[in-house]
Amino acid sequence: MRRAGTARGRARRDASDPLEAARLGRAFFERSTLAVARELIGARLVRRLRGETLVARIVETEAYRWDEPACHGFVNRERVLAGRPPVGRSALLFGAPGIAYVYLSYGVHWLFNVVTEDEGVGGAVLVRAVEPLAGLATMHALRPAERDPRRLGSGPGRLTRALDIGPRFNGHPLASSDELFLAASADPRPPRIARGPRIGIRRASELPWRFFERDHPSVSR
DNA sequence: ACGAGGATGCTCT
DNA sequence: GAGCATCCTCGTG
Repeated sequence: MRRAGTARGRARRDASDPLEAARLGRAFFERSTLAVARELIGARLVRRLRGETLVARIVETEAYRWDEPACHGFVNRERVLAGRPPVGRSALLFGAPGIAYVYLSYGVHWLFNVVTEDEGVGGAVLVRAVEPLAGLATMHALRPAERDPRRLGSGPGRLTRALDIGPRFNGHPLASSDELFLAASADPRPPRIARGPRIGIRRASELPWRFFERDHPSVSR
């Protein structure tokens, strides 16, 4: 079903829209990366695409901070310690919180992160897995090889494909965007959160900076 | 200018 | 469970 363009336009950025009312603003992301990573479990990732609203519940995240070597921002460590501005791809991690950081992994997969911490402090949360809540047919069309709907977003590269999140979202302002933003959970019950070491990294693999919803079928392997 | 090494997923055995 | 696809970033020369 399609709604009239005017009605759709009014619904956007309207406080009566429950997703908009639950939107997470800059203040949410302007905190310690570990707190944001933990509290994003259960939150919703919202993607408005060609008039349709795709919604997915975040069930797995990882924290990355400039002062540990698994973080892309680590390459700027010496510059930042010397009081010089960060450069290159990871400079964005040291910028305003609430900005999307999207980069290509292994030449194939786009990975979606949210920048955290005060400006000048490099940090981001990688969203590793989501459970689809709305728009499943479109997500399936974007990942036609996947048969199990619970696994449409069960990996960092999978969820970006299912939600059509690509390189044009790098630097995107999630606190003010209609196309892509985060919203607080609709479920008042707190999720059962577990934590452990991050996946697929070589350095700093001892840090338990991965958070996930316990026993959830959409968590990555 | 160049090469090594990834915050992975898919397709086979 | 192994191999591959595929390309950007960064460090080195």
